[in-house]
Amino acid sequence: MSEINTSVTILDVAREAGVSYSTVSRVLSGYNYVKDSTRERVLEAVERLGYVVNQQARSLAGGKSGVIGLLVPGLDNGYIGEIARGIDEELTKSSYDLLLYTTHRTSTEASYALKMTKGLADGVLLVVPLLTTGYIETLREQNFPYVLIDQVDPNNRSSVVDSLNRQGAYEATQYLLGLGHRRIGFITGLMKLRSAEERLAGHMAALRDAGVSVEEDLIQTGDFWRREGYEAAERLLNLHNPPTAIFASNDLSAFGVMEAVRAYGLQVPHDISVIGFDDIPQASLVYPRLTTVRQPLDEMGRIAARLLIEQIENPDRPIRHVTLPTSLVIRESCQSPQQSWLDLRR
Amino acid sequence: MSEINTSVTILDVAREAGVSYSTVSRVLSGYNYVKDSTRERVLEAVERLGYVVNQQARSLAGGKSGVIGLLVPGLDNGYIGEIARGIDEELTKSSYDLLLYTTHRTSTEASYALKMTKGLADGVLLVVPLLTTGYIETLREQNFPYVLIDQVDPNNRSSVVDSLNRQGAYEATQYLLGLGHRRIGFITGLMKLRSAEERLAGHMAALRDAGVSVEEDLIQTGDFWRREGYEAAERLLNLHNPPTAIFASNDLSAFGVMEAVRAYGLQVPHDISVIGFDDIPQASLVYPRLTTVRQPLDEMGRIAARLLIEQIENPDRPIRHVTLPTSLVIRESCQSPQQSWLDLRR
DNA sequence: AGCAATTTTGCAAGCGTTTGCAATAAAAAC
DNA sequence: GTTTTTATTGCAAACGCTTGCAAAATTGCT
Repeated sequence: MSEINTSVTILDVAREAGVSYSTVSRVLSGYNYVKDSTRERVLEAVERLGYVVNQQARSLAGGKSGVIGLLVPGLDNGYIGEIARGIDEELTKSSYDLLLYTTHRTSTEASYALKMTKGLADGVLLVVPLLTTGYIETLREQNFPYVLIDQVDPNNRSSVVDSLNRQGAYEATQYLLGLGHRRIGFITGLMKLRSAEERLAGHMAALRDAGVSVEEDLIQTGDFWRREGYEAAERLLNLHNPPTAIFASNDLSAFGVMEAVRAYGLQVPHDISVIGFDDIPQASLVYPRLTTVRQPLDEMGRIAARLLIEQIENPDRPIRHVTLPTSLVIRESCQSPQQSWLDLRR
Repeated sequence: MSEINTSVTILDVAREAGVSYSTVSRVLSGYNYVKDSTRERVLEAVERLGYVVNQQARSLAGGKSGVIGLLVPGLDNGYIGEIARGIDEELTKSSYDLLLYTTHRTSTEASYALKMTKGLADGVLLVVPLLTTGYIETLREQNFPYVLIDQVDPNNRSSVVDSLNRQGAYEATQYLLGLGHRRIGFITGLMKLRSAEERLAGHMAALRDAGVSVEEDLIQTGDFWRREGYEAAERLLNLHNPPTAIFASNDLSAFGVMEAVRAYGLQVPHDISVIGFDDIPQASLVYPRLTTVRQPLDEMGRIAARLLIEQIENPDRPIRHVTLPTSLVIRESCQSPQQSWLDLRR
């Protein structure tokens, strides 16, 4: 690193070390059949010249780019951030670089797939809630390594990392029931996503198993965003007979719920208990701190990255489906139902 | 996109269209001297074959990769997320891709610089609080396009996008003074960063201009992280004569402050007012919602990206320094000092 | 010392583009 | 109808590296 060099190539190093350029290449890519003394000489030359490999050329010639693509819907979401953090941590260990794509970029998601398969990345990690199936198909047909995160392949032919959504929701509802709640409002996620479906299913199952009848009004449609969480909560609060607890399908919408509750002059958890799903970092930041179902998002990212790398380095590895457990994180946003504010209101 | 092709190259397209491969290349890179009818024929062939350009090859040959590097300290921080979002939005428009590097990866930051200059990226955006100067120097010496975000070049020879830290802090303190506070605790940021310095300076200036004497105990050292915020707040609360308001150098530490205040059985803002800096998304999520100095983080990212692209496309553009205004966002975490809880305690 | 086996090295042929230069075709000017 | 000028196209040479193949050097055995 002593020189200001615009372009030291492998040839320069070869000359400096007095060997052929292919030998340099072999030293650099960790080939075994190189005499130790030669290797040393080359390494010294590399150091002296401040040589740095040109990735583009390397991947053009070698077919590997050392880059992994990450396709996400956007960055405005603690959820994605956590997953990305896990991925990044894992990639660091393996010295892969991370190429970030956000799908809001264009509507033609499929074009990304192609672009990535064309040399830019060696594999791709998909956190794309609104994944079109065709997209996955393209990837699979081209036999391009990829792993889905928190998203299922309808055909079950992809490697996937997700978590026990259904069970997590089941436990959350069970917890509320255990506190004595009987009228529990539920705000769904974006129902075209499997995770949203499963959370709803878990909730319903818990009610059913507890012999609590399901009231249709108590299930409100949301979309995993805060705003809808707010509005769905309003609808619940406006009910003739409002719930004593609200279970939002993710933390973000739970925040919206808390806001709505507050806007109605009520207190969490005193008047209404609120529970979320995900446990994004903000969950412990809000006040009262949110009780929620923890998905190990960073861990999911880490595992997905690991799976992908394995698949890249060993192409005929069979696909895998890893499902991580969720866990209930009890904080301060839930308590047993008090004398109803509704009663006071009367 | 009709074919399942593992490797349609420009040659295949050329054959299909009945032209030479260089003509195809020219059509694809938007060269002007191509007959319309030819262009059309080529485009059709591209479509028919599902051809996608190979970026690696393109950049090897053409020297441009269409990728911009983003170097950040980590992802665990709403602050970075906002900046990244702005950058991403801007890059989308220009069809650049984003390569993400986190510095926690290795301690040898400088090696990234080199790696990026070697073909992987056309330019780099740096949000690296702990920037070593040598790093910047390397980039500049190689004449590699880069822009610093919220970080100054001690030598003033880099393009920079930052915000009016000093003034923002000045206004925040002024606001607290205006509410009637006289004993204001201040928690610094990581003092080796310019922004931390400037915020402190702004605070002091406001006090001085208002004729309020500065008490050394009221200035506590922090590091921009929540934990230190908590601990610094504890130190302030333990003072013989505690402050009635606390100004934390960023939102994250303000959250720590709020937590500490609560741990002491006190209420924000009733017993103690808290004000932050940054206005990260979480600021409006906490309760009470945090009054803070807004830095237009996404806008900073956007502008930095724009500056960088301009520099890439026009290398001898002079460096620029853009400083964005901050603004006070008044929410609910501050109010006039009440009868002191201290008094009650006596 | 002689020969086979094994380790090291070098050469050359790509990898899929871009681009300068030269050739050809078309249009304009004389 | 020529000669210029301008618009189109093609060829070939990079870009910096990896890797198969073969030659050279070294080592181990007999």
